[in-house]
Amino acid sequence: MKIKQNIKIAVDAIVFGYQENQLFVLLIKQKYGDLKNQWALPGGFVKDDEPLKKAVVRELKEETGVKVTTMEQLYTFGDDLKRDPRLRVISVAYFGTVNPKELKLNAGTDAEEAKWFPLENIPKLAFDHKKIIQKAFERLKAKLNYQPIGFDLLDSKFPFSDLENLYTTILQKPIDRRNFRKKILSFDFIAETDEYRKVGSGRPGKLYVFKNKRYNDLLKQGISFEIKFA
Amino acid sequence: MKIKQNIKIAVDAIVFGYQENQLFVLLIKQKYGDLKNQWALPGGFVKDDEPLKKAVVRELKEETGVKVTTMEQLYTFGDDLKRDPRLRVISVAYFGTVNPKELKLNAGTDAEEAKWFPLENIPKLAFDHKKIIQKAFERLKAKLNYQPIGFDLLDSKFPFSDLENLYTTILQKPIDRRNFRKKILSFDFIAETDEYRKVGSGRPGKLYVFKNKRYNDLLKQGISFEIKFA
DNA sequence: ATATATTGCGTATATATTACACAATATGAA
DNA sequence: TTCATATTGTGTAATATATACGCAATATAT
Repeated sequence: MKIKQNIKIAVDAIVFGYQENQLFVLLIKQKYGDLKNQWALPGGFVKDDEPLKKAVVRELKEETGVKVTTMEQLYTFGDDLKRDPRLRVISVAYFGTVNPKELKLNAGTDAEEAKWFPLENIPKLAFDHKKIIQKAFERLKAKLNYQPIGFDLLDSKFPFSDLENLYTTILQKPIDRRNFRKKILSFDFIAETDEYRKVGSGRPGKLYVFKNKRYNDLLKQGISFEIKFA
Repeated sequence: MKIKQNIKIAVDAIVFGYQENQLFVLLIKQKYGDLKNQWALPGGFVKDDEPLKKAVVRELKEETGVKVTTMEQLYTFGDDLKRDPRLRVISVAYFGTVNPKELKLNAGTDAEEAKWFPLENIPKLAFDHKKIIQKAFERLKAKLNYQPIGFDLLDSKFPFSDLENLYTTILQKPIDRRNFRKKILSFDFIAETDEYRKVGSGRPGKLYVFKNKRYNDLLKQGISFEIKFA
């Protein structure tokens, strides 16, 4: 069976990190080709005998040194025929979240450099990658309404305010602290420890941990967050 | 720039129809090749100079005679290397909804036959198409929670019970009629007419129409349906 | 006329959301 | 050491939303 078709298929990875009240995106600087030295999302062509999911995990590892296995399919970009000016490429984008503290970047042999960029300050990117990041962020934001978040992004022990700041950062609006706390605690996916963390001045905050099982159950079954109290 | 990659890319269409308290899926019987006479989703290979969205619209037209332009990207199936036993094919699935009453099917030259099948009674399908339909139905179900539905599925004038039955059919559980009505009317996306429809016995129902602008606004901005009252 | 099917409709109760402010505990500077 | 400043921790009342629930009205079929 012969099909005449000259389209290539690639995967791209949007990895969000969170640190000090800011969201970051992992980017690489291209090493070869026409686009040398341009910043872009990690990604590359899919191998003939490789599932899409594995392709994106592999590319991430090769180009950034980051090992993330839980990547969610975001969208397939294939309407703009010239999104890659060199040839027709359809890209399946995946996104995921990590705690940058727990990783060290390593551009390896495939990229010139791998670096975290604040979402608010993304450089000029190759292809339609800016649009892809935009879409990924919208999805992340939408997910707050129906899934718990934080496990992959925060330290394993964290003050309550970290979780609160994560939400306000992503939602880009303030939240009533008392109502937020009440709501989160009612979901029962985090638990107090008896440790405290002091950060600069101010009363030290009690540290919390994620309740693993409950958190994962809620990921699957979904929650209804509905934060209107801005 | 030469990339060695031998993967083909296809699109598949899941079109849902609704009639008499049943959801239907549009299928075609293959005309050529190894899979001749097997039922499958409408779809086919993407042309080199064709956006994905156009490819799925074209294939639908060619294989079923149905002209649907609002197709939403569902998911890209590319993890199972042998989903097409003949060669590596990655399929981008799109789904949409139509009112079967307003269409006549026409298999054209590309398919042997095009036919509506009740979702509850899908025949053996080629490839992983059963899985794809399953995923599309889950998405449709999920969408009830955050978008209005019915405009594409129901007659332009419809009794309230049609909308109610559409919801119960998709959600596969009963709904309290009074609370449902209250909720729907509060969204303000349908309006009364002064016409009535009598169907067999029983009191005739007042006919409603969709408020176009409001409906579309709600599609974009989203609603919160949250039907717990089963 | 009577049985049967379907539509149309309101209220009381429970639950969830929202608005809102002050005391407790730490650090840093005078 | 005291005072200013920063941050955490907490409860209640008002309002809005969700839920449970049953009967009369209007048609057809016999």
